[in-house]
Amino acid sequence: MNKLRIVIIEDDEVLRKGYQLLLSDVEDFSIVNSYGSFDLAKKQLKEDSPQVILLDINMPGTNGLQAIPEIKKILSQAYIIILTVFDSPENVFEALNMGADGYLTKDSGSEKIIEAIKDVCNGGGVMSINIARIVMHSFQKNLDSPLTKRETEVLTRIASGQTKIQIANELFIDQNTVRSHVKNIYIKLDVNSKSEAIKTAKKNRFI
Amino acid sequence: MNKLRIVIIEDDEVLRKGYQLLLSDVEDFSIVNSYGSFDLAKKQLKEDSPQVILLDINMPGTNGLQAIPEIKKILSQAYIIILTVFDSPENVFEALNMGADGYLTKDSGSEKIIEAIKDVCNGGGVMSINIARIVMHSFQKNLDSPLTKRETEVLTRIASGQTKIQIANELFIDQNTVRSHVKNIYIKLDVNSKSEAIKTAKKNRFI
DNA sequence: AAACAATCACCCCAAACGGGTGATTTTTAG
DNA sequence: CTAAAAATCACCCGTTTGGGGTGATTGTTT
Repeated sequence: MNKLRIVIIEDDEVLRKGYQLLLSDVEDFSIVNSYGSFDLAKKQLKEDSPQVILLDINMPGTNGLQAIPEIKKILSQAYIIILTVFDSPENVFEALNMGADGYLTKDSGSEKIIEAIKDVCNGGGVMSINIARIVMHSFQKNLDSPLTKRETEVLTRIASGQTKIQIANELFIDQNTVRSHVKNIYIKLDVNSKSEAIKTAKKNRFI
Repeated sequence: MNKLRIVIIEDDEVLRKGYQLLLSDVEDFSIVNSYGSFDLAKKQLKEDSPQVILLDINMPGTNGLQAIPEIKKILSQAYIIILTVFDSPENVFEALNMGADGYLTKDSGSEKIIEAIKDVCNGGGVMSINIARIVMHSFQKNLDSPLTKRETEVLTRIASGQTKIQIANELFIDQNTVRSHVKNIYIKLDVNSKSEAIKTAKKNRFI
């Protein structure tokens, strides 16, 4: 069986060499190349034809997040695992949106990284425990929302683009009732339009 | 140091006893009780005062997802880990929305479960590898959207509740231009209203 | 050269929105 | 049990927005 072709893109030389050393010791892994930036890697990637790319975010030139779509263009089949110190929700979501297949923070142990590479090739998603926490928290609604159950229901539907009439029909209530709810929502959130209400509610995770 | 108080709610007796046996062998764990359904557990939970609850979804009476908010009401500090065979995105997201702190599938190994319980008490989020995959895929946009970059930008803003005028102002373009984009979006998605466009685009992950 | 993307213009009318004011019934909580 | 909160419905008003139609211009990409 062929070895798994891996490329590392990481600007810190110590870390880069470290990962390289770590991963070359693994039976089925073959580190075909490693680069200090995406811009350096760019022209060689096709030739390297890796199945897995370990990608840092903070790098000179094109950063890791911007690099994801470019990599996908060159190697549509390759799995991309972000390996970074940044664990802000914005970075995580942008990386996932861009099409990253995994997101590890650099405090992940050696075995975790090796395991992650294997998992990702088996169609798994991979994330460190602290990333999982961020993602999960992003789903959890604020428990002390000022909105009632019904108001939340209504606002959720407004946020999904439904008109008051559609909402009224689907909830089997009168349009006027929906209006009442909306007016109360506006008062509670201290806003006076749909978009403000949605913005405020999303920011505070009321919906 | 006190042992970690754990309660198991799982209707399959074999599994329930199995988990109980497995976890009682762990040094710092104390299985204070186990129940075959949430309805049975309900009145005793306060007394049990567990720090962690392992919760099945498919159970007679109140199911695990419905049980989450009720548990939170009784024991606001307890960590809830879903332990189930169901790995459909709907179940996962609903569980996380309800406030579950972890989501494991039943094929998780013993050590994974033990590790998860410890992690969750340290403020971590916990999910099995296949659950992580589901969550990550749910963030990844469809790469072959029929919408152009600008159209996607516009539709995203519409989905967030902005009016065409607001969008025009924020993108420094004319209202008519926004209208043109919207019209093209409707044609491409074969719809003729905001809500349909949002629904279709979200379903296909164009936005 | 042709197709596509992004930009802007002007027509029309129906639909939806938001503010105000007030009332009834059911549910929840003290 | 009683008061507060939630959910329900009604009718007033004018303004804004939405969506259909048609067409044009300027780049960009292929």
